[in-house]
Amino acid sequence: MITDARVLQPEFTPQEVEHRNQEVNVLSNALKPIMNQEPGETTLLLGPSGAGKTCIARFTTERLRENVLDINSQYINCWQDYTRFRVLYRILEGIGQTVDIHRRSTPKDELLDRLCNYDGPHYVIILDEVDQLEDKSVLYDLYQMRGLTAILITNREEDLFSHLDDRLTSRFESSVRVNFDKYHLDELVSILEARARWGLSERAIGRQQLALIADAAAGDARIAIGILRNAARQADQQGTEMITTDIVEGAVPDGRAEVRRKAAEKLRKHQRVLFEILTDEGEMKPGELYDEYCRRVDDPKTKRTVRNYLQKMEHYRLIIADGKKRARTYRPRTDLS
DNA sequence: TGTCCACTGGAAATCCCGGGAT
DNA sequence: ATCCCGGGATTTCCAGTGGACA
Repeated sequence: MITDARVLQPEFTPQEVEHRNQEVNVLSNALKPIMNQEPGETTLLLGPSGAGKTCIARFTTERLRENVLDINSQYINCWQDYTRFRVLYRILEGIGQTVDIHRRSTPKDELLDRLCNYDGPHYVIILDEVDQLEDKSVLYDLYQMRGLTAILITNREEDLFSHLDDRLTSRFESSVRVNFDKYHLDELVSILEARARWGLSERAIGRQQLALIADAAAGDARIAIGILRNAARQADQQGTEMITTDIVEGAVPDGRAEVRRKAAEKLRKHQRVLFEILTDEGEMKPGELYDEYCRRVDDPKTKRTVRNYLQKMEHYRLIIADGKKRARTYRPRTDLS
């Protein structure tokens, strides 16, 4: 059934992309100066999750590499590397300069010094989920580095700019923007078709079943591919050669639950307790939530810390915060699209 | 309309931990 | 073994805000 599991993985970057020619062209043009040894333009990729932003950033960078003899590139997900230190570290890692870095011997400004003195081949970095950075000052650092072009990815422009100071905001105002929309149903179907062709045995799944997956994914390619992956896995386990409608229907909730489970796995004990309370109780006011939290753990954190946790969980799309100030309530997220 | 105050979120202080230095 | 340092996590402090209610 599954002939090549890689193409069903979320991080797989295909050789050809579909339905995103316009976006690829804009990004390619922004990077074009690199072909003449000049810095490319800073680019912002905006749009909902699963719209192909990460994929197109990687694809275009890869294509640039094929056209330019010598270029370095690095992909950094700010969800995982959310501090200034870690981002700088990753950037150095991309040019193999981290061997002798230790906290004691190399204060973080030395990381920056080293990057500023970098004079190797042109360097393209992709900062994914850049709104998740806790210390946005690293973006300012990027501007001080020569021979470096940044591609920034975020869901909504406001998420990024609301926490930037004026100095940074004005720098970004001139950057190139590329807006991504959700995929249409037929676009998703053809994306799935391609993945099925590359990764599954022939006639493993019919067009009708692919359409069913595309419909359930509601424009999100990541979810669509996740459902396909789950369906193929289940068919494998059952020993059948065809992914039937029944199997797809069984795989839909799993495909969605997987996204949620992955996020929930990242939660630590106290955050998990908060999440469980909201799952048990439904919508709650902040005060009630905190009281219940104190009852369930023996070493409660302060209210302020709990607010930070809740904020983070909202970013993870695990919970929803409604209302402002006094009228705020928290509830678990159930739709997950 | 005005006052009250539960709540938010920024900033700064402080705690805590790991790892090099002595 | 102990000290010291930097960085992340947490706490402390507090100004600001907008519903609730008279």
